[in-house]
Amino acid sequence: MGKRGRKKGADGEKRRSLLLQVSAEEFAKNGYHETKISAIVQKANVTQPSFYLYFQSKEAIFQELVAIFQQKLMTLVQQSLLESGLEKSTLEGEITERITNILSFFKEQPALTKIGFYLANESEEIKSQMARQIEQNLLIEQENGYFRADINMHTVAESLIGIIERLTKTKLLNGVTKPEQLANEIVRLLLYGLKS
Amino acid sequence: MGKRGRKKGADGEKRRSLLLQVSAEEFAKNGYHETKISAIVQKANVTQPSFYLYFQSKEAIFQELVAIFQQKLMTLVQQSLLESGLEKSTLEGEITERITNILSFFKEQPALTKIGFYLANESEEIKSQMARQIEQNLLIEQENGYFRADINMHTVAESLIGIIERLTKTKLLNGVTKPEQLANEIVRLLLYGLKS
Amino acid sequence: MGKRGRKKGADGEKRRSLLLQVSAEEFAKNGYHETKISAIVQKANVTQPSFYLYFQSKEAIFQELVAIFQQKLMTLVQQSLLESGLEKSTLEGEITERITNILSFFKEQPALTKIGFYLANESEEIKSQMARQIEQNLLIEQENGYFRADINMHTVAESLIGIIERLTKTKLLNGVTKPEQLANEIVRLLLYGLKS
Amino acid sequence: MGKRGRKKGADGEKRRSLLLQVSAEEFAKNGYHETKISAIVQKANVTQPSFYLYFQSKEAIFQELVAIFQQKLMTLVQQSLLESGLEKSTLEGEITERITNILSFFKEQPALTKIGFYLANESEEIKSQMARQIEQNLLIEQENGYFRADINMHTVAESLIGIIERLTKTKLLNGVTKPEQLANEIVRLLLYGLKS
DNA sequence: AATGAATGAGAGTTCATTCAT
DNA sequence: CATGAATGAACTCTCATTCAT
Repeated sequence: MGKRGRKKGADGEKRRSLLLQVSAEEFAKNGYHETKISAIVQKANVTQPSFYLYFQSKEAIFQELVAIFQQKLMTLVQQSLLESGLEKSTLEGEITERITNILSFFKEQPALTKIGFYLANESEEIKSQMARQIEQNLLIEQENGYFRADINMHTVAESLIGIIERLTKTKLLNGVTKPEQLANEIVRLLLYGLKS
Repeated sequence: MGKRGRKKGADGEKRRSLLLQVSAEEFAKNGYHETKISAIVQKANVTQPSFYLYFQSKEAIFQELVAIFQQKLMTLVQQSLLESGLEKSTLEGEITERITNILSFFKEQPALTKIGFYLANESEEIKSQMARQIEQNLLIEQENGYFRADINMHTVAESLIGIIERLTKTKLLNGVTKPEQLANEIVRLLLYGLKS
Repeated sequence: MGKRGRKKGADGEKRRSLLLQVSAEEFAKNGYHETKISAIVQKANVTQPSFYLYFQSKEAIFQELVAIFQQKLMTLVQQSLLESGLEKSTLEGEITERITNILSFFKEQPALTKIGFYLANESEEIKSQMARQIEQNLLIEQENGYFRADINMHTVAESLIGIIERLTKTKLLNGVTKPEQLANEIVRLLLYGLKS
Repeated sequence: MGKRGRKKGADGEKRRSLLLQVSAEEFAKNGYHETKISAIVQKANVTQPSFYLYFQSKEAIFQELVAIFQQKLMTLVQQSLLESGLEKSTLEGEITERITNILSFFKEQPALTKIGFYLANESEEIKSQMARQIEQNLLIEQENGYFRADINMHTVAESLIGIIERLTKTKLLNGVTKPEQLANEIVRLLLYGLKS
């Protein structure tokens, strides 16, 4: 096989993931419609027909990115929640740690996060799914008496998502605040409230 | 004058606002790019060149909708915040009322809200602006001793926006919860926290 | 007849000629296609349907302007040429005067000139017509022995048109040179040539 | 490879230059605004998007044609003028030759000439540029005593352009007169004048 | 496998011209 | 007669996608 020959597996995979990465960045920066296939392939140094060798369509590659995000996020959330020992005397610390995990993931994957959490049509569903899982956990701990009984845990879960959503955009992704610090602030606010 | 007769002067204004309304709905439903002028004019029973009689471009009508939302929202927020007498013993009641106002506005203007709060590029700026105003008020009440001193009011303001943003989508606009009820839940959570 | 009534003849004529004037300026400044009816009526403070009361179409008003120019120019040229006494000992002076007349007309009617001499499809025909007339006169004077016999008078006539055409644009209409002065230079060049 | 087969690399260039040529003809025949992209591509047997593969816009291809004309003309004029030895006893012959060159170029490139010399907004600038160069040369020869001292060379240069401009349209491009013959007439007229 | 080149399908926009009042 | 409002008919341009080699 001469120099010009391309090995199938290796090179193909490399190209594929390069395209995924580049397109993630472009979608994150410009949104779905404002991102042109021509721009993606140019940045990836690939021809346009090559793109279609790896992905069926623009829609398809976008969906794949969304799926990757969703997958990783769900795994993370589930792990985070399921390992819940509840043993620790410091409930606050535990919760903070879990949120830190999630925020850290967002910070490490800013492009994917923008796509899956903000841009995609499925973002709503993803957040709802996440909210549901959080709600489950909150309910358990509510039953255990850790939380007030007169409070709607669905609202709390959705509120937490809202807070995370907003602070991720305004304080995390732009580097203003670190995951831990942010998690801390969130948890303290939600646990103890504002009232002096 | 039969059905087909057209009244004179006011007709233009009527059509203009009809187009505004229809396009608000379409943009809200499908987003900017997926909304075609052809669809708007069809729904409004108007020919395509007529559209350009009233608006310079697709971008222009969208921006006008954003501006209307921003305008109304800011007016509402400012009124709501500036009238702050703080006299009432029931701080909680006051805050709840203000948030109710905002949520009611969202509920009455679901299309505008989707556009200005979620779809527009300026949404971020609009929310930031709103957050800044809320922060101002929170700081005053913090100085007055109503709120804990060890809490970052910028984070609180942004969190409140996040909560509103999320619950508006998941509970308000789809009619699941009423403004007052929602405001109540939000305020109670933020004031007293989860901790039992 | 109340204040709002419009007398037919007087006002109508005024409007018509206002439209002619304004459109002449616009056509001269921007060319045919870049001139919009909407711009003309705006400048003339007239509504668009009113325009069509006085002129059948955009093409029609343009043609009318061309016709006016052609008419005036032809009259001028004919007068100029026909009165030719040839008596005067100063042939040069005579010719200079005639050309001055034409250039003066151009200078007084810059907009019409641009339209009829440069912009219109008929410009070619107009110039040819003018050239033909000039040629006639040149031939007579050639026969009379005033001009060299070995020269093609058709070429001379067209050359004169070319010179006038160009110098009108580059020196006359922008005010760089006065009609008389320009006519002088032209005549001296054409009569005596460059050769020292 | 049958008739329908497409060769590889060079094909693009071929199409590009075909489009250039066809559009030159169309622009020359109908002017800028009356020339539709749809007509160009039809004549070139190409789809409309293909056009945009090679040119950014209608304006762009037109400008490219203008630039080509300007480029070629300037090269020609400069070469023509710079080689000026002035040695030849026959100044007349030299000048005639130069003008013949230019007219020959016009005759060989009638479409480009119409575009660059008559249609483009830049035509004025192109002619002025050409006039300036001619003026330079005339001035030198005037200083050398070949030409009368009491004559404004700027006017002469512009007049020459005017003559060329006009005779090119009326005698050259329509095949009535050959470049050499025309140059001859022009030079004789300009050198020796009409006066018998 | 890879690519230069091509295109179907459609979008937004413009403007001369004309109703309907 | 005047006018606010409307529109038919085009036109330029874009882009995801796919041939043909």
